[in-house]
Amino acid sequence: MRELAISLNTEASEPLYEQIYSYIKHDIQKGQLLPGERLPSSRSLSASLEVSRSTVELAYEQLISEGYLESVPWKGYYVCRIEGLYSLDTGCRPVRSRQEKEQVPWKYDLTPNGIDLEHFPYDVWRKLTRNVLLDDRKELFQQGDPRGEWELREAISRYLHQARGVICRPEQVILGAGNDYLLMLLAAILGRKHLVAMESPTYKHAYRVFEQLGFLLTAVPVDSRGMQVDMLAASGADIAYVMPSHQYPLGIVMPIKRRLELLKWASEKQGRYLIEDDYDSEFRYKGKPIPALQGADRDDRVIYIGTFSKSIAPAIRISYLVLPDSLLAQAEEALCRFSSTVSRIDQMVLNHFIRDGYYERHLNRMRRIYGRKHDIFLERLKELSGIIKITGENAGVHLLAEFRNGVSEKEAIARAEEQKIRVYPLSEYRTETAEGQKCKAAVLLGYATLTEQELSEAADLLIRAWGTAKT
Amino acid sequence: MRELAISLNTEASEPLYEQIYSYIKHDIQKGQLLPGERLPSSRSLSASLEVSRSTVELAYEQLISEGYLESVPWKGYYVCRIEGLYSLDTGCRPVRSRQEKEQVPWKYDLTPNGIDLEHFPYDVWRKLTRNVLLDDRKELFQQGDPRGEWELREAISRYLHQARGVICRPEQVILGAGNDYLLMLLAAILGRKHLVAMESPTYKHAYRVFEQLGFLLTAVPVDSRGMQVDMLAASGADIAYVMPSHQYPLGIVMPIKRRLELLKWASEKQGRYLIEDDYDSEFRYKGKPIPALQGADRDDRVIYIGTFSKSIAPAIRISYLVLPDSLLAQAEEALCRFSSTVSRIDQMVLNHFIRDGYYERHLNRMRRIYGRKHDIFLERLKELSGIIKITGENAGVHLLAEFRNGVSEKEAIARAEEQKIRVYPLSEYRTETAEGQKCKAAVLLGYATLTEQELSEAADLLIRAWGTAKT
DNA sequence: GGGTATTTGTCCGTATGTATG
DNA sequence: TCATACATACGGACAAATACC
Repeated sequence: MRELAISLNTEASEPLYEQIYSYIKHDIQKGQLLPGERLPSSRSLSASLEVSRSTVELAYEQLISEGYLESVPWKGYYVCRIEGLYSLDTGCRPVRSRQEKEQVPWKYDLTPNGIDLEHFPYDVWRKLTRNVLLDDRKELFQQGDPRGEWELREAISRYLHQARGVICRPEQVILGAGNDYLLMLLAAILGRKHLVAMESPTYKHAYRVFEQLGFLLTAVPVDSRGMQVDMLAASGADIAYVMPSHQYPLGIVMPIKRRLELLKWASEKQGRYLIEDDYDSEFRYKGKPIPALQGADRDDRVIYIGTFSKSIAPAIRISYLVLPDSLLAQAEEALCRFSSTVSRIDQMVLNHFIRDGYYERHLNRMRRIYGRKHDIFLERLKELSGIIKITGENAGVHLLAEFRNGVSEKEAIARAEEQKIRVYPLSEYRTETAEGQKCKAAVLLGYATLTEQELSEAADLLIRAWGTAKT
Repeated sequence: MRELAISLNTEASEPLYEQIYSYIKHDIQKGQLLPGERLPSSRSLSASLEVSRSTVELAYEQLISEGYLESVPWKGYYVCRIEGLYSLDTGCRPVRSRQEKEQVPWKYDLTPNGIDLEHFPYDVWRKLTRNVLLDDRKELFQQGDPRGEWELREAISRYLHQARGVICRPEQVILGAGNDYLLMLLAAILGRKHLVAMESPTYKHAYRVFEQLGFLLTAVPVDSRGMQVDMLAASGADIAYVMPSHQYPLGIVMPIKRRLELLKWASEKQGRYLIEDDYDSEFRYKGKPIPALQGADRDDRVIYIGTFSKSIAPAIRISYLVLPDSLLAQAEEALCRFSSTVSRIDQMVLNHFIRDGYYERHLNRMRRIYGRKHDIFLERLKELSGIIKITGENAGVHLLAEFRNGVSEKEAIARAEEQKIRVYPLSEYRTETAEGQKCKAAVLLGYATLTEQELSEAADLLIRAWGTAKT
């Protein structure tokens, strides 16, 4: 029994029962009340509208006689199924189909953003969810710490230390629903009066969010080792957003020397900060694991951002910020104005997921799986070695294919599309302020979502698309 | 087996094994590696560090001889339990206890923000969660619509229409993790260059969030019918944030006439908007249900905000925004820069919770429960009728007790504290810009979290605290 | 799983105001 | 002016069905 919010006018000449009648009739005609739906009982509606029951009954009676309602004794009044109304209903549908626009029938979509969800330990997650819901119950549904559950932040700080060399205490960890939200928090913590330097090309999404948040932005070109620190210094920026462990989209792993230069830049002047986005550091195939920039920071200048969206699932919207001590006080003040955005249930489930060792096992497993996909894909693409140059292959879940035969990015994508393969243009990741720069013809090839079999086939199709000389 | 992110310096004079050794020792001393924890096997660590196994073994050997590690043959290396270290560990604890500050042993806490979680249908929620995790699986863990799941938005729009008279289509509904986040989105949609008028007193939290987001703010006094529209017009504001169905903290229900005045104000000039916060409209004990302001809006001037934090549980961080059509285009543009912040699992569970009728049943049940608590509390407090005047008792889950015997707010709270009852000062809700205004001596009494028995006792204690003449 | 309190549509008696003759 | 009929609105009683404990 739903409550109907009808506003009655006792003084109007129109009788009360008729006002009720026409309101409900209108709703049924507009599809707001669906066939089969139950109406409030005459008692409850009369109580909530503060009218007599017979008034409501009169209205219902009328609707029954007109075929809109039917009454089921001892059960309630229900909306009838009326044929003529269905056309009205379907008239509303097209709005929804906006979601399913541009239906190119891709055979394989090499998106660099997807992840492998085939091998997610669904059963474990369900089991943990069940346990969490059984054990904590009432406490779990109460408001929690705005920075996130202490236990989870502790688990994350320990994990970050051991896997990424991040040096932090749980107090420095702040959880949020996704990177976007954390960047908003950062805007609140740092204030908006900053010039933020971003790598060019960079993670466009973060760029847009910064823009939206009112930051001033500047693009600093990257060379083969990452952001060029001299140009960063020249830009006048006081905050630099970098992805040292696996630059997106280029896949550059920043060597130690450049990292130290960055840290030096940050320390040189009061108020400078580095934002280290460590978005897919979990996956790495070659070379030593380079610990996070944050771990080498001696002057409290690095703000570390990580996420579980890549390593677990995009729908688990839990990201984390590790703040330097120098920002903790400001964060405290800014945060008391916000409540935690992360589902507490998800937090607790994730907490157990990490603590019980499932996260490590999952990571190890995914490393193996992505590693195999990586190897297979790379191996098959070797056939194109004269035509494309693969870079960024040491980590992450995508490759960068640069064309050395003069084929333009646009043509490369068109040729792939002919084979029903979707690849992603590098040019998309250029930032607006760096529009003038030259941009090499290259595409991104994500291999996370496809199976090994599919990757092999996708590679074949790419060879067919790009293997011939320039048309 | 965790991965250790040790950064080795092959060129340094310090031998490799010693670098490994001191890193791990450091970790154990700092409590980052806990007693009993297993270290990576010598094989895996040597592989990931790209050093020889004997180098790792040498480091482990050293640690074993110093008592930090123990080796369990054919199983692994484990961190030893060392007595001296516990003191270090506990030395870190006090930081955490910050959460449990100001430990006044309250007997009853009449917080106006709490809700009754005793009667939440945990089993239903668990069952639905289980079904959702079983049915949707892979799809559920993928990234969803940034505005929220279509099905849930559809269910919400239908509910809002029927229960609150809100006129909207699912496209207008945007889900977000809590009101704070939605207000941030609004800032992105509307831009920050606005003067926002808030009721005085108002919901302080929202005030702070607006402030943080960079809005200019002004306070408009309320009379017994809500925000005074003439003063609003005089303030020069172009956005007004109002709570017509149950003003917080005063509990005023805005009569239709005032609502129409507000709508008229909004329509008078291009670019004006009303933000209607309908935070606890679900609970109402007297008088007709007045439909939401939004339903009476003919000029697309009302932005409606609602939440499930009050009606279901604070931990279910799902709130919703209903945007007028005039803002949809701007929202589309702003939103594409953000991802949804709401756990997709929670969204699906809530969707089923609403669709299967559990939400209505729960609301009906809570209405009954709160209604009984409301009646009992009010009845018992009648003994104080000469001393305090109760207002705001027609809706919501808190009352406002105004002192008519000259007792100051401060003293009233102190006297309640003597009886170990926590009540909340009305003065807390005044906004900064309205500091000069006179503020009546009054306190907020929330009755949601206490049982009927407890409420009766709490009322007794309040009578003891306030029943005597002014000391 | 079973008993009870609550809720349900239905039926009916009543009151008030208005129109009709 | 009075009687009658009708429209509108209110609330109590009944038995079946359901929800809750």
